[in-house]
Amino acid sequence: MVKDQRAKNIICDFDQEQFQHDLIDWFQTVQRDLPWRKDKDPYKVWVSEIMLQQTKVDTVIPYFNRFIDKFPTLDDLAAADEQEVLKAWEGLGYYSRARNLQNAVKEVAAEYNSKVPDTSEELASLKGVGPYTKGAILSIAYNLPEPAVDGNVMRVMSRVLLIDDDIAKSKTRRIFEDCVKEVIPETNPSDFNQGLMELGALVCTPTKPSCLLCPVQNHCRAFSEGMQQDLPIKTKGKKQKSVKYMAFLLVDTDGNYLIEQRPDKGLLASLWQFPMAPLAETDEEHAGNWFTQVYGLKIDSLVKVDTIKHVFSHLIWEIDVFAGAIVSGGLTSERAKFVSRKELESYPFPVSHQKILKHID
DNA sequence: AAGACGGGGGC
DNA sequence: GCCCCAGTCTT
Repeated sequence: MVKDQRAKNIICDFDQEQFQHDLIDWFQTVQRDLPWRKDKDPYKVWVSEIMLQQTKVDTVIPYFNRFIDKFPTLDDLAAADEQEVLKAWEGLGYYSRARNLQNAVKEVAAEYNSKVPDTSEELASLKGVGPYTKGAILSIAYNLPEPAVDGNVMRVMSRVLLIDDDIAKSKTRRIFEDCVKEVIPETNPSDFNQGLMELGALVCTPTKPSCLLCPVQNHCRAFSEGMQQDLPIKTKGKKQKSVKYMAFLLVDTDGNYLIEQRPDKGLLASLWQFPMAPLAETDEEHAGNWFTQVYGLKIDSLVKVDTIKHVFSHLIWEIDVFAGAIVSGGLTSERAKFVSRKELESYPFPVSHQKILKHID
């Protein structure tokens, strides 16, 4: 390995112009026909890049199409109701992306005459726009030679240049940005950056990379040394903690269901859910009392209808779902309310509670 | 620098 | 079950 070499020195040995040409030529030939590639509207590029954070292309495509259908322009999104934006994001995860995006879009509408900024400083000041997204917008929408280093780019370049820095470390991204800054061509930074990412997605994959089909195989030090399977270096994360809940699927005498809005900050912020009791606070025996204390309502005939295990990136929910009926009392919780089966459809629910919702029909 | 923040899919 | 994915924000 090249532990003691600086990335910069490695790049000096590297045929940058031929690499650029081979990569761009390949990208222009085989690139996928993706909805956000139909035009270079900076707003659409922006939306796509936010959705694509930590999310696969195949997952994003239907969300992107629906989202642009609903909010065709930056001003449409700026004027939208936040709950409507969250509903459009429902199931995509990392919901702060949606909130930050709309926040930033409002900023652009108000301060930049609804035109997405084309400078590094202005973009970086927007909520939810970090080093990657900033570079992606500048290069893809404005064709400016800025690095856009994501997981794909780190994987590809770690192999091409045999870089063994730990890509799980936050500082490592800068090493790859320095690499890309040196290699990115002034003439076509858009196709170059997209080519790096497309290559990472289609050829230079995490496991079993298709090196025999690779357009830059000739430039790849990992391939020439048979190291492609060992790069990039990435240390492992920690295991998730498990948290147990009881969830309540409750109907009142009018056939309406009790739901509540989650806090405005933290996990699944502002989304809606069926009431849940942490089993750290109560147990199945005392669930009725716990519920009455928190919501001011008495319930009857609780029956366990399901057990749900839902895995997040940093924790696991284990939910025992109980169905029952409200028999008396007045609702005391500010963020809870009763809604009809039909009205339920318009509220954004996390996937874990969409599983609970299935027990209604 | 490390943890919070979703969900789906590959093997 | 573990790993990965077109990352960013907070602490």
